Amino acid sequence: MPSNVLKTAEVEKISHLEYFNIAVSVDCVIFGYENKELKVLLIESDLKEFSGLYSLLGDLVRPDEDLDAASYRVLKERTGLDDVFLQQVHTFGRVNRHPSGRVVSTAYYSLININNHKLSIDDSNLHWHSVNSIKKLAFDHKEILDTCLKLLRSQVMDYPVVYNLLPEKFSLRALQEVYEAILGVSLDRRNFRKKIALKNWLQELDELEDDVSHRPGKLHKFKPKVIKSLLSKIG
Amino acid sequence: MPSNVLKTAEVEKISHLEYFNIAVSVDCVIFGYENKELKVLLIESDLKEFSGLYSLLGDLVRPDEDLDAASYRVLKERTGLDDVFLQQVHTFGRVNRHPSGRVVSTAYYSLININNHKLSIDDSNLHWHSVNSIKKLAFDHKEILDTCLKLLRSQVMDYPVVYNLLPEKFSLRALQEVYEAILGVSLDRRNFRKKIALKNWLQELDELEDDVSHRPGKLHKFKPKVIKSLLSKIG
DNA sequence: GCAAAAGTGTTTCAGTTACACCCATGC
DNA sequence: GCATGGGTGTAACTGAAACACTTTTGC
Repeated sequence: MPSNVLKTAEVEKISHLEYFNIAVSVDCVIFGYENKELKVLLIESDLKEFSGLYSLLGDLVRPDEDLDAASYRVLKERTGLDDVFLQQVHTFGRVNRHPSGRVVSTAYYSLININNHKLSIDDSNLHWHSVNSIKKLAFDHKEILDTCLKLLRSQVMDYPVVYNLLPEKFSLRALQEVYEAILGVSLDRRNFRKKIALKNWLQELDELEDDVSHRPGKLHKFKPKVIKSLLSKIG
Repeated sequence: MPSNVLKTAEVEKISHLEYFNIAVSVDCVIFGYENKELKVLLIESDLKEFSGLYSLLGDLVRPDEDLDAASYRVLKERTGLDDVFLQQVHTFGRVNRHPSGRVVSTAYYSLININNHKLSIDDSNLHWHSVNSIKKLAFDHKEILDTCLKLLRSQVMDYPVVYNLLPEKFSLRALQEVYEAILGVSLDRRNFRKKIALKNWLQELDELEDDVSHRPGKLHKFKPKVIKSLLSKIG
C-alpha cells in the first residue's frame, strides 16, 4: 500500500481478519507464605494433555476486558481477594505453548495472605505448594513461575510488596523470615532491621507479641500510605 | 465444570471460540544514535484516526509465529538488520488502545546503528526522531516509548546493550557520549572509564582515531563473546 | 535459673563520587 | 604556541557486611 493513502481503522481490521485468531490469557503466580516457606497457589490441570500436573491460575482475557483487569479478575475469582498488588512480569508467546490452540499469555505475580483467603475457597481443588518443591508444571508454567520469582526477588527490597504475606501486625522477626523465604538466604538480624528502618515503611505499635515462649517483640504494621502508593505505582 | 472431569484441549478450544477474537501485535522501539542524541525510528501513521502522528514499528503476530519471532521479523523487515539484541519490555492491553479492534501489543526495544541500516530503507517513510523531542505519538505509543526508555536506562550499565549504536571501532569518549545521551546526564570521564574497564566488555585496539583535530584516542571494540552472551541471555 | 529470642553499635570493606594535572596531536 | 580532548590517581564518602553482648520474658 502506498504510504500516502490513509485507511480507516475499519478497513485495516477487515484486511487482517485472519489475524484475529490468537487468544490472549493471563496467568497469575499467586505467592503465599506459611511455615517459613514461600508457597504458590496451583490448581490441578483439567486438560487431558497435562493430567496429573498442576498449573497456575489463569484465564482467557475477555474481549471487553483490559489485560490488567483480567489478572485482577482471576485473582478475585480464585481467592476472593481484592485490592491486591499485581505486577505484570512477562508475556509468553511460543506458538505451541498451549495445546488448545494459539494462546499468548501475560504473567503476573502477586502476594497474598494464605489465611485471609481460606474462607473464599469453597469449590475448588486449589492447593498451596512450596515453591522450592516444584519441579514440573503444566504448559510452560514452570518457566513462568521461575521468571516471576526472579522478578519478585529483585523487587522485594525496593518495594513493600510483602505487606500482604503477614497479618496486619507482625514482629520484625516474622518479617525477616518472610524475606529469608523469598530470597532463599539467611539474613543478619541487625543489618536487616537497619535496612528496613531506613525504608520507613513500618510504624511501630505499642503492642507486643503475646503467643511466644520467650521475650516478646514489638509489633509493627505497614504504613497505609506506603501501601497506597505501592498500589498506584506498579499495579 | 466438576474438577474431576478432564476435557481435551480440543473441547476446551471449542468451548471458548468466542475468545479467539483478540489480535496480538508487537511494537518495536528501535533506538539509534546520531549527533550525540538518542533517536527512535518512527513511521507516519497510516490510520486516518492518527493522521499526522507518528507511530512505532509494529505488526500483528502471525498465527504460526512465536511472539519473539514477530519482533525480530518487524525489525528485519524495517531495517534489514538481523542478529540484533531485542528485549521484551511490557505488554499493553487496554481495551480501546487500538481503533481497529482489540489488539494487545507486546513492546520490545532494540538498539541499532543508524548508518548500517540506511541502505535498507528504500521504500518507506521511516524517520529517526530525537527521543527528547517526542511529545505525542499515535495509539499509546508514547507510553510504550517511555516504558522502554525507562527499562533501557536501567539496563544500560548492567548489560552491553549499546554495542550496536557505534561503529565497530570507537573511542572511549564516543562511548561515553552514547551513555550520556541515553541516561540524559553528563558523566565524569575518569569514573566512567574506570567503571567500563571493570566490566571487561571491551578490548583495546592498536589503532587511533584519525579524523580528529586533537590528540587521537585509542580505539576499542566490544569483545565478541560479550555480545554473544548478551544475545543468548536476554534476547 | 535457664532457654529463647529481643534489642542494639561499631568496625571493616567495597563501590561511588569528586576532583586536577600533564600529554599528544592538529592547526 | 594554543586549542582540544586523551589519559591518569587519590581522597572522601556512602552503603553493605561482619560481628557479640545484655535484656526480657515464659517456663
